[in-house]
Amino acid sequence: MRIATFNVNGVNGRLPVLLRWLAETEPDVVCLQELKAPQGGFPEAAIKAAGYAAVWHGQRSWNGVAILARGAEPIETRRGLPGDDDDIQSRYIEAAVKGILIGCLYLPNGNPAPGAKFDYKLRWFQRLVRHADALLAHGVPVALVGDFNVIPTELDVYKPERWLGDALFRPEVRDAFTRLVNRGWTDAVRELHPDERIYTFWDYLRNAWGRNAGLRLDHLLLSPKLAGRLKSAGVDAHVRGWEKASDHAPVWIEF
DNA sequence: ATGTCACAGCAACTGTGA
Repeated sequence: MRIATFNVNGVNGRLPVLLRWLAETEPDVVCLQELKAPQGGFPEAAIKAAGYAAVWHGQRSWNGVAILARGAEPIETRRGLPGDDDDIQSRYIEAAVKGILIGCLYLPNGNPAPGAKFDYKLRWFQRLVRHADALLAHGVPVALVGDFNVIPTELDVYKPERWLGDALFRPEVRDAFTRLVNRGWTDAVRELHPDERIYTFWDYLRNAWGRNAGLRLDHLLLSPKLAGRLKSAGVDAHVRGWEKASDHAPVWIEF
């Protein structure tokens, strides 16, 4: 069983990249972020033809999240985080797939910081922590998966000093991530590779991919039951080198 | 600041967010 997450940066603009990667790696469950497509603009037919059923929460221009399952129908359990009825951004969708509850999230970027966008990020994070607590309380196997827009530690960034003031790396955000994980979650990739420099994102600017100037932003957090079944984890970094690539690479775990 | 990408609105290019 393989679960993957991929910030596609435009599900229609990147459709050839997405389909090529799906055919190559055949993950069982896929969480997508940054669809950048309205609800009616999701390429459902092409994804179905690739063997995947999907639930998604679209939004025009920005955001948008989806959960894909190979040979199974994801049963949607929630769209949108609780705690703010005025938040209309499509950043969270949740579904049950093959006995696992999957929360697919796209945490706000938060730049520029400080400012209104950073405040929104911190509020969204607090809502996520509360909801994550509720999920753990159910006692079922849960994975919280997606683009957290958080560089957790200095090991997750090519040049830490350059990112100190950035909304991806500011102390408040790193603390929030650590607090979330410490409530009972396992950062799957870091658990299996405690000392490795691992990146999942390379900026389009300044030849970041060519210089391997990367960040680790995409994470898979596992509830205790699921963490005990973890066998392997990695990043499909080569996908970042393809034509018309997203600025993120897919990240995956295996049970 | 740098300088790359997708998408919206609109029909060439600028604005926005990342």
